Amino acid sequence: MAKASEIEVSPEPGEDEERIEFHPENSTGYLLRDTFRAFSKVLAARISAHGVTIGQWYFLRVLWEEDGLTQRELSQRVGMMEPTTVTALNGMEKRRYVRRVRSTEDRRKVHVFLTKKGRSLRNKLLPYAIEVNRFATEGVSEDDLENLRATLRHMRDRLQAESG
Amino acid sequence: MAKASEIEVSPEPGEDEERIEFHPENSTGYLLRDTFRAFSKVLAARISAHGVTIGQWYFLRVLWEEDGLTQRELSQRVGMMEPTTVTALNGMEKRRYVRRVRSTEDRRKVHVFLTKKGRSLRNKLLPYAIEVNRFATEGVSEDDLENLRATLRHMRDRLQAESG
DNA sequence: CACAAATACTTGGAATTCTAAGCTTCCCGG
DNA sequence: CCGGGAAGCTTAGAATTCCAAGTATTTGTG
Repeated sequence: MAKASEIEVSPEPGEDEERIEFHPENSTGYLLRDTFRAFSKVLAARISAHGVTIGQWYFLRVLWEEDGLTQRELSQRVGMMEPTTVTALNGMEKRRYVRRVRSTEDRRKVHVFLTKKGRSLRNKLLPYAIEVNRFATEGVSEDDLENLRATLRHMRDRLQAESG
Repeated sequence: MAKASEIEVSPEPGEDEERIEFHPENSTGYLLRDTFRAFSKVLAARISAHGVTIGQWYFLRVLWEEDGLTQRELSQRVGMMEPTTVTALNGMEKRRYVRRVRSTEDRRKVHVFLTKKGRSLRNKLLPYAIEVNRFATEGVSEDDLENLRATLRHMRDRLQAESG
């Protein structure tokens, strides 16, 4: 490693090179990242007390509404790639939240069913999500909140279309 | 694995047990997640063409504004834990975007300096971030956008205070 | 019907991030 | 000035996620 004294000072950009400005505090992308990370951390802390990881949470949320999906369908609903679903289901199967059942009609397919244990988590855990949402948005007017959601949906749809 | 026909059907919840409703499309947390993920994916695709990963991006963004920070300071600015910074810097050092320089005043500290190469990435890459932000928010009024940012800052601050 | 292509899942390997624990180096109280 | 604790970085190991490639099964075409 070089010594501090040997390091040259950053030169000022040449006069012909304009310095672009773009501050994180005004970047929607940065605000999105930081807010999502903070949100995720708080929710993860709440549900981990019940033995559910944040990775499993997303899959449970889908299965609570639509039990018995195939792994591919589940992946699409959750918005993750299939290997991610395999990993998550391995953990959830080990903890006995779900069971995998090979389809008798098409033996390539595997249906994912909640166990009684997995199903019973719904009314325990969903209130945490509601609570964290409510906590985060406390002090925000209903109008501003509806505006936030509508704008996020708009951005999400544009970006998802862009990336395929 | 059990056969499909052996699986019991999910029982309806007992009459005393209310079914809580909370739909992802109306959950601020879910919208945040999906929008962030879509955003991140589009930006990552843009900058990867220049050999920069999304993990390195966050560190570069800070260093472009404040060169020579110690690793701890850098971690705090970026909002990541120190081992994450170590991993990111290992990659960035290998690609010669940064140099680590042990402090001569306090030999525990390591200052991180951009190389010429790392510095030159700024004006190449920052436009992508601006472009993706602009693309994502196209069709959103300036008022709505300012409202979005203000609400995100509010949520972020509340959530960060909650999780410590 | 044979077999190539498509479909569905799994495995292997990498990137990003974290917590816990380890190693140096520095500072402070006696 | 010495010894314990604090400060700063690194290593180890785990969780989440991805892409690429592999295996098993089904479908469709000649």
